[in-house]
Amino acid sequence: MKRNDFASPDARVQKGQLAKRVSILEAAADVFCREGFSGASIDEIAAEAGVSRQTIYNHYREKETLFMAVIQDIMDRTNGVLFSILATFPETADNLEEDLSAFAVRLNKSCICNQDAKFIQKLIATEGHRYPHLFQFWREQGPGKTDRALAALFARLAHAAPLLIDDFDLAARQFIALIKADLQMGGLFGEAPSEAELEVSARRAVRTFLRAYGQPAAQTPA
Amino acid sequence: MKRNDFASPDARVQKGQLAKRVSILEAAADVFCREGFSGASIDEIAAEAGVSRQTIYNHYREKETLFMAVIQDIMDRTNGVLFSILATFPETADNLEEDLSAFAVRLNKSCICNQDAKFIQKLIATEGHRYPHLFQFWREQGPGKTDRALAALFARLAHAAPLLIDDFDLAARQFIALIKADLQMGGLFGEAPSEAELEVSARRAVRTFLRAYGQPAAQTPA
DNA sequence: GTAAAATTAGACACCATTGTCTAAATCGTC
DNA sequence: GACGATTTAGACAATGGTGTCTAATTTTAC
Repeated sequence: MKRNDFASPDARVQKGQLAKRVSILEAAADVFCREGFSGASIDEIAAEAGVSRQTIYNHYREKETLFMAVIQDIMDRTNGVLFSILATFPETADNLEEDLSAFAVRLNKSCICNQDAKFIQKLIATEGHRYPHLFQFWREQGPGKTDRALAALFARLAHAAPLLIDDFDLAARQFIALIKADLQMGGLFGEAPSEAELEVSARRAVRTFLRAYGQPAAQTPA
Repeated sequence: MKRNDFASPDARVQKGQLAKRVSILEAAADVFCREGFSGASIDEIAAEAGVSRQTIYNHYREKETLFMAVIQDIMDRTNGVLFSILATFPETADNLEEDLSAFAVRLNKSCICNQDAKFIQKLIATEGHRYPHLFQFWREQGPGKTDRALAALFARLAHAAPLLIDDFDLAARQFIALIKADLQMGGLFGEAPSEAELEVSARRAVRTFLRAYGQPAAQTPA
């Protein structure tokens, strides 16, 4: 007889069971990321998770189900981080260059350096065509929302700061593009930029951004 | 047989044997790109190339050899195209905005829309860690050279045009980042932008770029 | 402590793939 | 048309992966 008929994954349900789920998800993320979907083997994941193969099949019916769960899990996490960072966008105009740079560093850390974010990017490139709805969802909930949120933030900032922005959405996209300019390539090769490089890169991007969108009076001298 | 009666771009290259090599390379590129290295099967490639499996093993000893040949082939092609486009960078200051936009469109067409370029990007993300030397080579000969060449071109342009650029390398990287700002995301999802979208996107990028780096006298009014 | 639930190792059938081999068919060139 | 080189289809062994099953063992709840 099952004692916990309505046992749900949260609450105080078996800690061991949940721990295994997490362990499997982590290992699976690693292996899928390293080997791709077809290259990854369940045995490898099981070994890396310190779990028997059968346990994986017990929790996730088949390889594809596990894959989906991994994606979903990572998407949730990265989107959460992303929005917590968006909340730190500067609101005032004093120290604008400084504040924007610091914001850019935070954003880059969670988009370029973050392992999860890289994983999603990679997966979209490799398996996106196989699960279009899943990645469409990510696109809308992740970058799509980020862009819109950032545009709104720039719009509000433009009231407090000497900014001349005619198209806030465009400005948001260009801001993101600029702060990634130096890091994109290294990121492809798995290189992790140092804190100092992140700072310099962000500072340069923000300076250019402000030169383009700042009112003459507020422009940084070359 | 059916596919390559006289279809090869080169005149008398129809030697049959060479035609098969080309046909195999093309099909292999397709399948590798679609399925990844481990997901691609030789049978599938053979079928798509209109060739027997044994022929592939005759020409390329094994799967990995074929893979390397495909990469090498595509790298050569894309780098060739890239540098032919760099040669069309504007040299004069009249119609600067116009000329730079047209240049940006060309660059985007060969970097974002081009199938080969997307393939390389994808392969670096998925198999880069397995063949580091191969992709290091591409990085140096491709984007590395492009960035340097573009920096030099901006330096020369700055003599003829009212541009205030203190760091040409940085300006080059930011130029590239800006012109990709609108297309990057769609490119990840395999969407092909229309000619009009390419134009608009390039124009906006160049306008921002010139606002940041153009001398006040030459700035485009907002 | 006990009983139910979860986990484990291992064997297993099944299937896809790689790479080899062979004998027949085809092609290129004279 | 003939001859050597190339290509072809198909069989083939070897390998490795998926997903199932079972029986034993461990964990967890009470």
